[in-house]
Amino acid sequence: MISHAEENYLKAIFKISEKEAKAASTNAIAAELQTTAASVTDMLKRLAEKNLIAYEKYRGVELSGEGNRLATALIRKHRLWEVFLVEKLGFAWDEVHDLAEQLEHVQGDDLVDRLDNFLGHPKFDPHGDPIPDAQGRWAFRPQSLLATLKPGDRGVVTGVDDHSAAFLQYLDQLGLTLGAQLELIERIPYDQSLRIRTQDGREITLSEKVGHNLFVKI
Amino acid sequence: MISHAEENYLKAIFKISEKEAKAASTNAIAAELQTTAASVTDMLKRLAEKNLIAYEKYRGVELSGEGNRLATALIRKHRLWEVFLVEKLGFAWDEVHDLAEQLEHVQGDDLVDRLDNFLGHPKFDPHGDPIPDAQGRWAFRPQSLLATLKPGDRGVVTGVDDHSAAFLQYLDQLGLTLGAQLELIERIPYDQSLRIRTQDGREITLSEKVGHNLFVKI
DNA sequence: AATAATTTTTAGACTTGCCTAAAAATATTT
DNA sequence: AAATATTTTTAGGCAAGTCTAAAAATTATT
Ligand SMILES: [Mn+2]
Ligand SMILES: [Mn+2]
Ligand SMILES: [Mn+2]
Ligand SMILES: [Mn+2]
Repeated sequence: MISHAEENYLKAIFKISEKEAKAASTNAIAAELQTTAASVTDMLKRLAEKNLIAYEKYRGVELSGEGNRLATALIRKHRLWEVFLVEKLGFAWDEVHDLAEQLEHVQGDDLVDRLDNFLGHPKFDPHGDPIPDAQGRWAFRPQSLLATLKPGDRGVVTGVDDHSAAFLQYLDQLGLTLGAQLELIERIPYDQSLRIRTQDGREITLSEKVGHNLFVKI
Repeated sequence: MISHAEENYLKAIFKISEKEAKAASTNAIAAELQTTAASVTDMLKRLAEKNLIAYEKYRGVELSGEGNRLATALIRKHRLWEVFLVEKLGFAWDEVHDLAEQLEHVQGDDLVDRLDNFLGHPKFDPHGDPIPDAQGRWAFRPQSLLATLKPGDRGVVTGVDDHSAAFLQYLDQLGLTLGAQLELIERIPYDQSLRIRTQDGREITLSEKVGHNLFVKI
């Protein structure tokens, strides 16, 4: 059996490895889980003992095959519950993460697969993140950071890199939710601000920071 | 804050008090939660400290106002999730209890009320048990144990007292699910067995035990 | 290469929740 | 009322998971 805490560590290691493409460090894991390096070391020993990670002292960790399988299943559950909360219960996309963080730990034979079926096998969650299927396969969808567009390029909002409520609410306010169309008018040389035109013809200026946290499909 | 374990104790005390109408004993709580009397005593001290129960050594416990409120909210969550699992995900009524046992602990502002709304404000769960509303008010529906009917009485199945999978599956097999109509033909004097006629004209003999675990509305 | 800075691990302690065995209190029987 | 049986509490201990402070290892700088 695997505890909630262990599951959370596996997911954290998965996410770090996804970005960094090298062994996850103790400090990175501590930051991701908002805990201390000492607690992380304790847990890494336990996870290594269970063969869920490959752990070398001072060298960071990588998930084992089984660890990877478990982390993927957890992410699948998390994202499916987020879809449920938004599509069926009417929550906003900035309200669902903490609830999904709890729901992902519910254990049950075909609960996830039945949920998946009920939701119509969604491929992406409310933040545009891909949902692995029952076999752990990931959907792929080409997308670029808004910051990489060139003036004149048109795109559709497909996801976010920053998942904070503050950012998501700001996007709501701007009308830049998933599926929103936009066109890059120009990039201001002084501070890399981005002037864009929205579907309904409004012109908006976005900071460089926004440009680096918003994904669009060209 | 209140832990999962504490919530489970409050619910257990509520259920015992509901049946017995007097202070719940340490042993009764231990039996309900399948734990030891010593563990129960430990927890009762903690709950008393938090003013969730009135606890007198050797005299059993009763829920405080706040304890009652929390236990009611927990039962509401448990039963609403059971409705979701059966109505929306297509689980059988004998498969949902353990899942609801986990889902009831998910904490979130209006999660329960949104779920309630999504489900259309059901008043009873898949086992016929009443679901308290957001204010903690219980629906009442008059019903009698099948064993109390007299020959010639007709009734509709409205609930079960025994919630075990074995009993629920047996009822499925007999076609005696919620809403099924039946008529008591006779009670066998020798062993109090009950001969009944179902909607579709079948004659079935049920043990005294079944008669004491099946609720019907006359 | 030596020193300084940073990262990681160890040591020791705390909380929650559980357990078994023994002692104390209460209830039942004789 | 005394003896016996049952229930409940206490005592002591264990595992998971967390923390702070200190030690050890690694990395960066001079
Ligand atoms: Mn999330
Ligand atoms: Mn998400
Ligand atoms: Mn149940
Ligand atoms: Mn139920």
